[in-house]
Amino acid sequence: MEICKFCNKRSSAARHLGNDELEKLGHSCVEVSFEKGDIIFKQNALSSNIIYVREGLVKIHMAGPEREQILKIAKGPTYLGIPTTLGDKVNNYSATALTTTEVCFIDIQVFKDFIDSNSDFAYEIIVNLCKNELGHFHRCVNQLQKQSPGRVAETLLFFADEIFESDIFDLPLSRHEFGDLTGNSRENVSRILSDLDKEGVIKISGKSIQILDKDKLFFISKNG
Amino acid sequence: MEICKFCNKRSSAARHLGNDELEKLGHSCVEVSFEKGDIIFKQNALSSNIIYVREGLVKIHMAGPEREQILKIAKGPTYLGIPTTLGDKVNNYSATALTTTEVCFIDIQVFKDFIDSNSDFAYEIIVNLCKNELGHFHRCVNQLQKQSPGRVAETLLFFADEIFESDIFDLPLSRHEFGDLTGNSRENVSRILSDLDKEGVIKISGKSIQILDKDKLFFISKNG
DNA sequence: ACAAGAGTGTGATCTGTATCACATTTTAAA
DNA sequence: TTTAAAATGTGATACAGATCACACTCTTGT
Repeated sequence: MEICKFCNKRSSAARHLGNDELEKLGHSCVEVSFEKGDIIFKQNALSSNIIYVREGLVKIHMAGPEREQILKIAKGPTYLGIPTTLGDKVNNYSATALTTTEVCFIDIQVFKDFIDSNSDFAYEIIVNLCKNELGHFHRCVNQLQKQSPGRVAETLLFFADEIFESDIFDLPLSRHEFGDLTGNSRENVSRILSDLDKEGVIKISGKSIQILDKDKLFFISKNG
Repeated sequence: MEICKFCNKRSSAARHLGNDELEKLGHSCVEVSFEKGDIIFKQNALSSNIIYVREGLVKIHMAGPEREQILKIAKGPTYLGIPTTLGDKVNNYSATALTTTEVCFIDIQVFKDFIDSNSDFAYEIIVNLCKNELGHFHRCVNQLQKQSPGRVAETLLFFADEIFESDIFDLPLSRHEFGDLTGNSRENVSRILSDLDKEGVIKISGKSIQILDKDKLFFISKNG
């Protein structure tokens, strides 16, 4: 089992692992492929593995008091659900594939052993957790304070800049999911998107989106 | 310098430190007292220390796009701002004392050294970060989806159960701050609190609050 | 190729909450 | 104590966004 040793998508933490450790990781690591819509792990199920997304797009979501809430969109390569695996016995949220996704299931004990024996690995995980939390704080405050068009604009910029690195892309979410991510009703998402289209800020046709006036979109994202 | 060696409020992580390490911690650790309203650290300032709150109540807050947002209320003993210190060069949020607060400033390099040399300490920090993040997810979703009375009720229960462990307490926040915490306008906080008073769920007089009907308050917290 | 179901666009209403306006109370300072 | 300043309560109004209603358009399977 040398899959991890020669893996070209190792995490920044795993780059600190030695050959022996990578071999050990390879032995306890299972690679699985998920299709769009497949659930990778489910809220309230026992959390028994650390998930590493080698490739693909995943939504992290949890059942809120009123409706489903998408907490974030994660893009491989990235760890998924370290907090929910190390912080509780049971998953506090679900992860669902938005595209075809390559995932490694890492045995939690092996992961703990690395933290124990390799302090560079541990430190990298800590920094990772910290950065995630900061990102989440910012996202949360934006969600809470901006109004709908601002949240939609911000999310479009997020997809363009962080996920697809292009101003033309296919939205990997339904209007309903886009609402769950931005805290809007399905109808309101439609309305805001077609308003943006009418104003010439973006061009939409179904799920395909093209950003025409990025400055204006950025302005809307900031101011309302 | 043996203040840490004989400290009776050590963190769960620091309990894994040996005598040598505690002595080293004592040498690099500065104890400071803050009064109500004092800023412990400030958003956008250089983050150079890990903060450990030995005793007291602190608000964590950041400037949002529209107004100030209180992210959480922290009660000593607890670490503060590990994410903002290890995750970025600059503080992503501020911390302000709500009561008289005893704080230890821990040199970041010493903290890193402990992560490096003591894997139990590191693991404890990791679990801590994970649990914090889970708590924050839940808080965020509740804030986003519940409507105003539900958020106010939830926050009152939080103060009663988590902070004061009593159904009679003095609110350590102004109505304005309570709004910044629950995402309401100052006026709306007043209205909701006096409604709850009129319905006999709580009894208010200024900042002092008594919960009279906890079941009903819980119901309101859950259902709107 | 077709039907059935899911997903989407858009107008008309309804409602929670912000905002404005002002009276009143509390706190802090002189 | 007096006075200014800050914090609070409460009604009236305005508006963003949810909800309802329905037509339309894609999927998906048979």
